[in-house]
Amino acid sequence: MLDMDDKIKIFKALGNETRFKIFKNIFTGGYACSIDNTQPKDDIIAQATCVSSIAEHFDFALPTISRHLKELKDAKIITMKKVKNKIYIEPNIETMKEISECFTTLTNEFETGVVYQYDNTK
Amino acid sequence: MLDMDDKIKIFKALGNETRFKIFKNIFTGGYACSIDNTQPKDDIIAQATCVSSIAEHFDFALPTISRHLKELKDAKIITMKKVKNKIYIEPNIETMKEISECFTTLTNEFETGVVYQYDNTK
DNA sequence: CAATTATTTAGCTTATTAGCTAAATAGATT
DNA sequence: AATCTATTTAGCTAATAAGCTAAATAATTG
Repeated sequence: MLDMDDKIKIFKALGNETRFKIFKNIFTGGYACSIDNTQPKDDIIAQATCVSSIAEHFDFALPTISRHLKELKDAKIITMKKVKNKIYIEPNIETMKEISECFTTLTNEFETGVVYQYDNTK
Repeated sequence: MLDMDDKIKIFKALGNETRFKIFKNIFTGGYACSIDNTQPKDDIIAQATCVSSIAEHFDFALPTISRHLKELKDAKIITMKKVKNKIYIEPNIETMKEISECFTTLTNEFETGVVYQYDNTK
């Protein structure tokens, strides 16, 4: 279960353009983008499973991308698994499910009137 | 429709403890917290419809809270409506619905195998 | 075991963010 | 019109984040 600090960390991680693009492409395969259909789909390819492959798609130095990936890992958005001397990056679908559920609950409670509704007139 | 920059702005806004607490309490009424059930519910009360009322619940100066609220407004997370000389703050449920949908799509596509699945073995 | 490949760590600089106080603005009340 | 209430803007400082290069680490290959 994600606590408040976990959630803040997740949002902080996704609130940066470079990390958001990495996240988006890792999760959607870089082809069909469910997160943002208005943006180009080719920022990063789906098969970019290692740090250097991802870095190729950016104009930033490798250590910079490495740091961004660490932040995504620390936020439990991705997982990193060392196989031989390469690191394989995978989406952490469990975290996304939990975040997804938070937003669903939040909006559903609103729809069903569970939550206090504001009265702007006073 | 939210584009990539909109989404990054939303995550940036929620990736800060103070703004997250304000968001959480404005959306959930501060009573039943769907965003984080493990945290105390009384950071801010639901009826905190104006800037100064929200500020009372923090140890920060009023202009600091005002700036945080502006950021939440700019990210379309809340709306602010001036009535007489007070500003009434409301949750922007439409934005949350859209974000909710993004995450739902993201996780559903994974579940249903629409997205390329990584092969860690190579 | 030297060289190569993949990645991280360290240490630095610059940009951004978050806080503050003081002053300005906007509207309501006396 | 003066005062009070609510909020924002301006301008400052300190902390954090994001970038860089160089060096370190880890595993593989020749």
